[in-house]
Amino acid sequence: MSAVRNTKQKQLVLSLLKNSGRPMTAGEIYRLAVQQYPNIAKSTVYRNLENLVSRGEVSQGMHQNGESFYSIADENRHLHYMICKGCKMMIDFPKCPLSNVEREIAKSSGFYVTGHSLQIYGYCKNCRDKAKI
Amino acid sequence: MSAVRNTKQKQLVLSLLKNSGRPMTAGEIYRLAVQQYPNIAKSTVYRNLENLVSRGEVSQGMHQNGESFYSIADENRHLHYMICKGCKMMIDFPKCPLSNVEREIAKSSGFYVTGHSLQIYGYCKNCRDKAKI
DNA sequence: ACTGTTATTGCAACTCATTTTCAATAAGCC
DNA sequence: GGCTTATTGAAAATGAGTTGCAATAACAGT
Ligand SMILES: [Mn+2]
Ligand SMILES: [Mn+2]
Ligand SMILES: [Zn+2]
Ligand SMILES: [Zn+2]
Repeated sequence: MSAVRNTKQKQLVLSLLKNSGRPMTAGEIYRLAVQQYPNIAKSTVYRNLENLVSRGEVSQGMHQNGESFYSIADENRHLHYMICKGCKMMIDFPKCPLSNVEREIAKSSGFYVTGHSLQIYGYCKNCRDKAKI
Repeated sequence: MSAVRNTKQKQLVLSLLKNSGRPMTAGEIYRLAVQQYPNIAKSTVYRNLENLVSRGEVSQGMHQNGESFYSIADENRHLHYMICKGCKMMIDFPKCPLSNVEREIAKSSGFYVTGHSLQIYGYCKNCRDKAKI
């Protein structure tokens, strides 16, 4: 029962994500991966990301256009992002304002909460200065 | 300058959304629309939804798979949903816990907040009973 | 009601992220 | 090294959403 194999491709995907200090889409990861491992297939990148997400090593979010983004999961704090509509920069928003809220909901509605998705949109300081927003 | 025309198709999309007490995807709306107006085009549904969203009559959210859902906008309160992973039911979550949070962020980071996206996932009471979750 | 302008439509083709299929490959246990 | 099979590469398929364009119909002006 040799369940999981530690392939070059899996290591690469994980290391790209570790070295990039920011969340990346599967497409971005693939483009970087090809530079170091020219025959890697797009599907391989997707499969490994899916895998890493399901075992909790990587966390997944979604852009407004439906495209997923991925980042290394931090065990002892889950993050959300503020996303600038100008430059697309994603700024960590480390304190989750929903921990208590979830508990209240569970209590009052009988709904069993497993997780949530939250992102905040707007314009970063930089873009506001440039575009006078 | 006869900017906007009030077409049958637009009325239909809007009325389907009004009569359904729940958010629907473009696909669901299209399938219902065809029953009453057999030649309506999928693109027409999409175009009208886009239009209604941009003028604030309809609000738009996104499922975990990237598919958009739409519902009639309520002017004086914006809603979020708790979404059951079992039966896909979407339960209104009327009080937004982020109004204050947004202000704090703006103040502390210089980020100009234009909006946010929030949904809570889990299992409704019904599904918990059935599946013993 | 008739006419002309043009916003909107229907349809088909397209885009693009993601998934699937399947034969070929390579991890990792012996 | 040899065997088993998880994983891969390549290509095709999927599916939501978009786009180009000629035909249509809303509606303002008459
Ligand atoms: Mn959170
Ligand atoms: Mn809110
Ligand atoms: Zn910015
Ligand atoms: Zn349910």
